[in-house]
Amino acid sequence: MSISEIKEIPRAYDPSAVEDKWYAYWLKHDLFHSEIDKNKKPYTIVIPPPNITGILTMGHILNNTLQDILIRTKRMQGYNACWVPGTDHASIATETKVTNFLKEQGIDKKSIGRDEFLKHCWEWKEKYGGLIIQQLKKLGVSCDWQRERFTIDDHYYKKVIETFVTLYREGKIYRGYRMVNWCPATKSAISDEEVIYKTVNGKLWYFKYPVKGTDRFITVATTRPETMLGDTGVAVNPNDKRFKDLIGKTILLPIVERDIPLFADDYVDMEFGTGAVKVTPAHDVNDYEMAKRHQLEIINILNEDATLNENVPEEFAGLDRFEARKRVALKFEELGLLEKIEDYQTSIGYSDRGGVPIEPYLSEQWFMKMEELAKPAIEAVDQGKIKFYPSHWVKTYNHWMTNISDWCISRQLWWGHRIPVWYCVGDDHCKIECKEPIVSVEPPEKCLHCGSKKLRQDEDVLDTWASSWLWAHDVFETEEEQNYYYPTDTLVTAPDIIFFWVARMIMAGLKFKGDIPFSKVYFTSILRDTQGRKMSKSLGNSPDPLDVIAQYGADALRFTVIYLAPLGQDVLFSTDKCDIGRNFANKIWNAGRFLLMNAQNIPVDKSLIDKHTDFSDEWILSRFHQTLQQLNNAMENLEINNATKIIYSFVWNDFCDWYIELAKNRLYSDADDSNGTISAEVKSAVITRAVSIFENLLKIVHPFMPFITEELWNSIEERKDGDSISTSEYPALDLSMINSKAESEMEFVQDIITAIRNIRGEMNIPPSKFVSAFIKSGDVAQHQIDYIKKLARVSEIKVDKNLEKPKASASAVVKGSEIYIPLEGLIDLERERNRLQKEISRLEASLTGIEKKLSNEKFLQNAAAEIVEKEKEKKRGWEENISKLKSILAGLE
RNA sequence: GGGUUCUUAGCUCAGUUGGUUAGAGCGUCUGCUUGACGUGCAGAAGGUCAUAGGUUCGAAUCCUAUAGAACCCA
Repeated sequence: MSISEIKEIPRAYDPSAVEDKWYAYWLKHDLFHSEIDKNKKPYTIVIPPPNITGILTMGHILNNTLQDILIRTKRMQGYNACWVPGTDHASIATETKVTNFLKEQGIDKKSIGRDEFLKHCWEWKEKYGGLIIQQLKKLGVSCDWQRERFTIDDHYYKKVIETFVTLYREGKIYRGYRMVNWCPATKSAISDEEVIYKTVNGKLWYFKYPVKGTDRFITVATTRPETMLGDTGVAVNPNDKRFKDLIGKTILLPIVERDIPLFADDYVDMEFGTGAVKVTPAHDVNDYEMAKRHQLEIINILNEDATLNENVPEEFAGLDRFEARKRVALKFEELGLLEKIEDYQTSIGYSDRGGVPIEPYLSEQWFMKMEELAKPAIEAVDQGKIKFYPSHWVKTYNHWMTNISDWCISRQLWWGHRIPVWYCVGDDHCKIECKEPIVSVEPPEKCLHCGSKKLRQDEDVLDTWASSWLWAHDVFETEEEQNYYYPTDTLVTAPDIIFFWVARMIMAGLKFKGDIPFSKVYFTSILRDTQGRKMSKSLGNSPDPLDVIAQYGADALRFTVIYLAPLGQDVLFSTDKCDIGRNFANKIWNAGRFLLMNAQNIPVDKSLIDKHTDFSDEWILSRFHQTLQQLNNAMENLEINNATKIIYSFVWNDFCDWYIELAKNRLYSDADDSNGTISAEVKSAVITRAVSIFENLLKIVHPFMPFITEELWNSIEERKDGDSISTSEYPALDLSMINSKAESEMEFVQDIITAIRNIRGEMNIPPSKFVSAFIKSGDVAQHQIDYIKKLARVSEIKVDKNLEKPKASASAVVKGSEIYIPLEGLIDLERERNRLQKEISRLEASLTGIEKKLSNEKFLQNAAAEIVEKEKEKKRGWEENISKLKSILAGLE
């Protein structure tokens, strides 16, 4: 489309007409695909793989917009930019979804068996697993879609299995019978990190246990009455005088009628409850430790789903834990052994995914030793090889890493990476060694010891994070690719997975690749609603990003979210705030519209780009390169929120408010020389320059708002098929363009215009009415005068060093120059007096402060010379302005 | 209980190593069919920077305490 063909450009930008068109174009031309290119430096980002069960949330919008801004900027700056997208299989979440989905159809997971169940999982994945990826595309992200990965793709699956085998052989993975966090909802163990603690209002029950051989009772307090069915002891503190004589006696456990010992252990807190603690070794970590110290019996009373098992009296067997709780308490009451019930606030661990209280549960699980892996990972961050943004996360990271405990990596689920371990279930010739697990990447044919072919593979799968911790390197499938793209550059992720994922990826990268996985980690803000509540599915307080995109456009949403999200601060978001981005897009659109409309009549001629310039041209170029400098710094330091403000201010306040307005003077000028050619050439030069600066402006905006900038970039010049702003060259910083002379000249003009506008506003002079102005100054150039006339709506300006103040005029003082606006018949003298007096008072207040400072000996002694000089300079300026304003005020009539 | 962070205009937030006459956007008020834009233009009002101490010639900025809010860990 060439410029001359454009007839009508809509007054308002309509993103819906633009966005899908360009996304399809980008994909068609493979603009985001990266291949190894040894001549280019790679810049690599791996996406935090969204969960296949998920849908796009506002959190994803923030996170992926940030990544897109980084990758698009680097791509334009000539790097080989590679952003690897993908999804994660989400063991627990997916298995729960599919299980429930089958249940609705009356199909029981267990009855159809593992293989059949997995078929359903894959079906489900094919159907819904790509949803979030499709939604992400609406946002305009420039991922390399040919590299899309999934955590249980064949290649990736194999890598996870190999890693398990390697670590097992190194002795870093072991099997153990331990107390783990058990999630009764998913019937699986979970890791410590997947337990979230909530403070709840509960009760404290006081139960009386009879002491055998006496008529005494010992009272224990508990928040979980049902666990008493598994009690195998009662403990007191050895120093507790109240119970000294009871230590060593036997207790008859009520209901169960089991004999259990009363013993002493330092662990018991004398202050808590009654000072006597019931001990349930199978269902409490501390009790388990005590049981080991005192050789207590360990009785598991729970099934996998947290119903009571056959180890409890018949009347309780099969009951749900909460039902059992009520019945046990009731029974104690009936037996007259319930002393009292108190309200009690307690902290309860919930399963992050299952959403139900977890149970400490003894079971056989696989664990990974973490201490040795953690050491180099701590160092890497400590030595600054990996930088966190904001940096304060380092402390949290260090705290967790230095107190790291072994990682429970097995899950009692089917969907995921099945643990590559086989057990010989052989026959009669089995030897003792046959009990050893066979750990192997490929399924073994037979038992190495007895030769039996009866092998059973471990039923469990690995924790999903035990696969995604390899993400930063194993998304690259060949050695060559890993060498080129790894380490990646910046990881953008939410702080709540700092342990789950970030820390573990650092450990994995150092362990398996011998190098850090990324050099920078950007922790995103938390999105909240306007009431400050975290956006969540359950609260229903999160807008659907696709609705927002439909309403405002992806560009507007992207810009708004980043504009609102300073590094390290939470974001209070509501849909209507997208006005910010929409208005900004519209502003850019209209700037383009202005240029294009003019370009229909005035030819753009690149040979004129540096002809017929004045200070306003030098000024805007100076401002552009200053902006670019600030922007580059901000991006380097990942101050991306700050970057939006830098861009916004240049586009709106410099380019639109001033540069375009000034350009109109020359574009609309009908001043002509004798044959008309120079005037036409000046106009051509002005439009050419404006378009060229606008093109650079579009380029720096592009990473933030890819669609509108692509649309306009294609409108301002004819492009070839396959061309795109997204692969165009980023503007290069040229510090020689920063021009302080042009800037101060511009500032003077801006100040005069603002001063006159201020007078007009205060005196209620409508824009339709032109005024004249007198400037008491030695030298103001004619083209400056022309600009002032146009922008302040002044018909005539007289400049004279020895100007007499005209009667009945309003005044201002700008950088030592007095300005008079004669307002015969229009001026309200009272109002003008107030206006001047107010300005004088304001300046005098400032002056008093600075005089005090400058008369302070200690200030003069201690402050840096340049600071003192600056203060003196300020004082001189203010004094001059005050005296001029005072004399104007005195002569006002 | 331990840790991290925050508290600046009516609202949401900037404010780099202490040197400010404390800024922006939204909102408010006034005026405007100014040949790109009312999703706009011009102008204005609005803050003793949570509180109390301290360090310093000088504190929104550094230190301590208090109050409130959020998050993480146990």
